[in-house]
Amino acid sequence: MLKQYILDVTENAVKTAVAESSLGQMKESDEFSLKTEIPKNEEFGDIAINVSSLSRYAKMAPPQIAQKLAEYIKIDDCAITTVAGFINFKFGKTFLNTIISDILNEKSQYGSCDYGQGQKVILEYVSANPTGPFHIGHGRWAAMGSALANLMKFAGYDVYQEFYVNDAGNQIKNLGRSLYIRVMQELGEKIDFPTDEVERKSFYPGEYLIPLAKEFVVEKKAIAESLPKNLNDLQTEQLNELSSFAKMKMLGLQKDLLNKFRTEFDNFYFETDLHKSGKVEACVNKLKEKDMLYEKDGAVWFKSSLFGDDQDRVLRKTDGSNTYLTADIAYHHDKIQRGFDKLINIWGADHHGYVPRMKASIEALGDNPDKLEVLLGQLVNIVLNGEAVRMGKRKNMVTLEDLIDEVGVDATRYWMIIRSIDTTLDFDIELAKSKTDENPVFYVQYAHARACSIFRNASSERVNIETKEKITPLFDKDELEKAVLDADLNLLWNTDNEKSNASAKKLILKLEEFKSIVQAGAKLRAPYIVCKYLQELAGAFHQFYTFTRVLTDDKALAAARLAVVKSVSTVIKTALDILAVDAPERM
RNA sequence: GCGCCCGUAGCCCAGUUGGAUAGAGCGUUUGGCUACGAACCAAAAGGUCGGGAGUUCGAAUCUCUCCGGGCGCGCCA
Repeated sequence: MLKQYILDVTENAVKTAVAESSLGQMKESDEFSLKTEIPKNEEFGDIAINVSSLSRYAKMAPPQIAQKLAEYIKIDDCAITTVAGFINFKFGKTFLNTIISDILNEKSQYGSCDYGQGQKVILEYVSANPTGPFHIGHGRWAAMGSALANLMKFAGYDVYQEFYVNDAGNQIKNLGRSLYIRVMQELGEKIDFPTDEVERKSFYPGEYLIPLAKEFVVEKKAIAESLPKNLNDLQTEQLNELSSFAKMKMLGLQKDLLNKFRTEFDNFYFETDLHKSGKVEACVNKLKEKDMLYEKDGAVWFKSSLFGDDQDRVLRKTDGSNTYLTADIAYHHDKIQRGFDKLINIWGADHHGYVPRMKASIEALGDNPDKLEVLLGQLVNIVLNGEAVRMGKRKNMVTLEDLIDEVGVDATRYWMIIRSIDTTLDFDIELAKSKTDENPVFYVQYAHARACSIFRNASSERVNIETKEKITPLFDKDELEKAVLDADLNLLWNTDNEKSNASAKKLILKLEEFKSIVQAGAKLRAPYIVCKYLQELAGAFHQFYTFTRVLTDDKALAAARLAVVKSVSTVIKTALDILAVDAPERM
């Protein structure tokens, strides 16, 4: 990575200068850290380091420090100048050529690194209840989670993706009772959901259960026909049948949709398995042994306030059943037991109050609470015709499937990832659908298609529209790849066209930046950085294209420029793959 | 009331550990296609970084406070 290289060289220069007492009063024990940046003014250079932060140790003015340090820095083919407190580095063609040849050689691996050092990460996201279709918010977690997983894998983490299925508790009973009503309706009974608002809350009156009821009547005919006319007469066994049928069908639908949305989990972890295996009970006992529990008002409480939570939390209710938290504590404990070093969860911001008690449980069980990292995602608003449609109101609820069908998988994924997780996302349906330059996903895909097109044209027959004359292909199909790989990249810089040179240099440095983007994105758990980068890269390429004719009659020169074009399509493809957005060769 | 997130150009947003004159895109105005995709490019205009105070050589960034918006504060899951 160029940035890192420049940093290393400069830091060594500081150490040498200090050892030779050339940096004023700065001592070897003084801890410093430097940072590279891209100069605002291109004339200054390609990369700059601000040394002002050293002035507090050296007791020298920043410009003097920069000048002094510059004397200690020698890099082949790199011009070093100082302006004010900055050391500026300007790369020569050898550096740039190496970037291109690296990309051509490393291909789809270019940009990957060992930053994560194989750290075992379990990334849990979506984890929706199997009681209904996904809403748009789930789409944001699905897109972000899968993109983050891809990104972190690319950066050298060992990522395991898991979906926690909340298939225990009252909600599943409610689901079964709701299916009962739909089944009876299917059988011609005059029965309906309660109209009373409070009673209605313990049902799922959405129409999505109707198709499931139809299936139930066919697949579980005997049971369906044995059902009582009155909900209150429903036997526990019958309810269980209905519940588990609805649950598995819903989960199946959810899995299908995740698949369609290019979100692949390594595992679906069932809450009921946690109970059946005795892990919940074991975990409660463990907390008890550590004296983290007490009884009050007939319930069992966890002393979470000892670890920073606002108050203690109930684990076992007065009716003897466990709270959701109890199972969740056991679940996270189990993640640690399974050997994961890092537990990353993506939760909706509405669950943020839940974080302290979760961390408290990890600490109470004797582990480092920092192993758990919760990414709180702000919610999604749908913007339709310039107006925000409020989520949460059932009537306006748009399902993720509706959105994907309307907008397409590519645009939906891109727009779900494009904003930092900390910002409320306004998802503008019309904008996401538009195939114009207003829509970044098309801007980026277009750049890729354009690069592919140039490459195709290099070895295919075309016809001049004006003269109808055939244009002979520059390269034979079989020689093209080799010609590009063997191209003399020095030819790139033999032109007098300053705009072409400048845009080529900018483009190539942008390609190199991909390495930094992968690291930064993985480190900050922020896939949106990749979107931002892609837009910048696409822009740099469009600019290069405008100023530089790639397919010139000079074959050697064309090969060199094609090498750049190939590098661009390679990096765009890799970055889009991380986002699981398609990189079309034609549009 | 307490907690978390947000407030940056007309609009939507970047701004990585505090550093050069606060940046892209859209929109607006102007200019650019008889060779590779104009679904593109170039240029211009546009800002008290919500207000105020503090820390610092230096603050959009850190601290405090106020204002505005979103979300949460269950023996629900």
